[in-house]
Amino acid sequence: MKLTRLRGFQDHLGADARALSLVEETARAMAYRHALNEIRIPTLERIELYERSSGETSDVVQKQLYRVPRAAEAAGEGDQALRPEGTPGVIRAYIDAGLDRSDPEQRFFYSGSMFRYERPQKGRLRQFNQFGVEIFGRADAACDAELIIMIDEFRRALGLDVRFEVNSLGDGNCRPAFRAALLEWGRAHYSELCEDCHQRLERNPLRLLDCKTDAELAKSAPRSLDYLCAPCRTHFAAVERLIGIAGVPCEVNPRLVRGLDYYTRTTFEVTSSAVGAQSAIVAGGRYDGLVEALGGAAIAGTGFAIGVERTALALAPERYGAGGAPDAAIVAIGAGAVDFAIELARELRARGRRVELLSPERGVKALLKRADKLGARYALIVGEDEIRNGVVQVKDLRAGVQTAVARAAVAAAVAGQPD
RNA sequence: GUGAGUGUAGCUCAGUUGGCAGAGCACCGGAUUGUGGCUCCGGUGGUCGAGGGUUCAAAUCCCUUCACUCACCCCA
Repeated sequence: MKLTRLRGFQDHLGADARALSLVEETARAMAYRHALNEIRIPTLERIELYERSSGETSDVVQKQLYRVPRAAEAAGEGDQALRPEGTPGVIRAYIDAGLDRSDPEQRFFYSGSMFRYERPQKGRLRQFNQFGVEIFGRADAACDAELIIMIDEFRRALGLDVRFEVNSLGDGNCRPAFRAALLEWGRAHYSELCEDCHQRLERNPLRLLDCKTDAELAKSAPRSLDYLCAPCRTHFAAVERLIGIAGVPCEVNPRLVRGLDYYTRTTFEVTSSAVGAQSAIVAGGRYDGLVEALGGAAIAGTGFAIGVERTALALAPERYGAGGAPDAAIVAIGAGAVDFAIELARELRARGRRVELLSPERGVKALLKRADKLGARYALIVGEDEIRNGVVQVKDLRAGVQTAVARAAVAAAVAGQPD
């Protein structure tokens, strides 16, 4: 049987791989300017970590987790799972290191693969990459605003046309009242709700708000913004004002809810119309109770994650199209030229040229054809005659002219840029 | 988990009422003894997704199954 890749897992070749790298490099540059510190954490964690953060009834825990079965003798180590998201692991590491007590204000970024067992579709994979930011010990609105401003810088750097939406879900004070009102509304309209919403009513009532089956009905549901307590209202107003000052084109969407249970106050989502139905390319928000819920001190937290593959889907191809072609391709004619050619290649590379030494087992014609295909600017041809005369035939493949160049002058002749 | 669409060469796809599996691109070689692109000529390459059925005969009709894609759900 042919060995194929697993469903929902992707190979990335050529331009596809370059697009992902461009997204990650742009995100790193963004993180650098915001003085964030990298954090690298394990891919495998205890299942309990996700049960306690995402909620045991969440889809992520109930059916999307990649559980890793252990041999019987290791059963004492507890059940483990590949991470479905980055936030719980970062918090666990933060608490593990004792930072919640010794030095609580921390600004992190991470980059890596996440795993969720879902039915794949455009923009949704079983293994995907997220670039995430998590900030601890900052409860102020300026912090929330800066995250959104950071994302705006990121998407501008990539030339992405996106939609920013924000909402506030309230905190431990006011959210229960909102949730209760939503439940009451759901029960009152039970017969009008779609089948999915009947499930949501039990499992995750906030999700009633973004029902697509009957968007009109969902509009009549209670809105979190109307239930905010005074501090939450003040906080949200400040976030709105600050991102307004920065000129981020952001809309308030009272029906914007997040998938995970732990969000409080500010939530936001950045969507692109270019990537299919799974249109959220960045999403995040505040999760003030989560550090404590995972066994740490009562420390505020806020963050977001960029979906690397989704962002790459939204990218214009000309931004990552040109793969790096070699400056020079070396054509060695005959076995006797190989020693000379390999040394020539080494020297040019030492001087910063991008050089590919072509197979000496094939003919000149085939190698020049190959050099052309690779997009090499120059072909460097060496055979018996050249070695005897101490020269290299430098052929400019774009101009079509060839000149014999003294060995010592080859690097200069191939110079795209000065040394 | 649910629904729809699509499976023919490495890629993109044709293949008529069932009648010898094709084209373009790519790859390899030649036209040109050690010179690319353009052109011309030739060549390699197929379990027609898989299994079963109907038929003298199936890529084509029927059944089953698998894979991929998109959407629901969920979400980055």
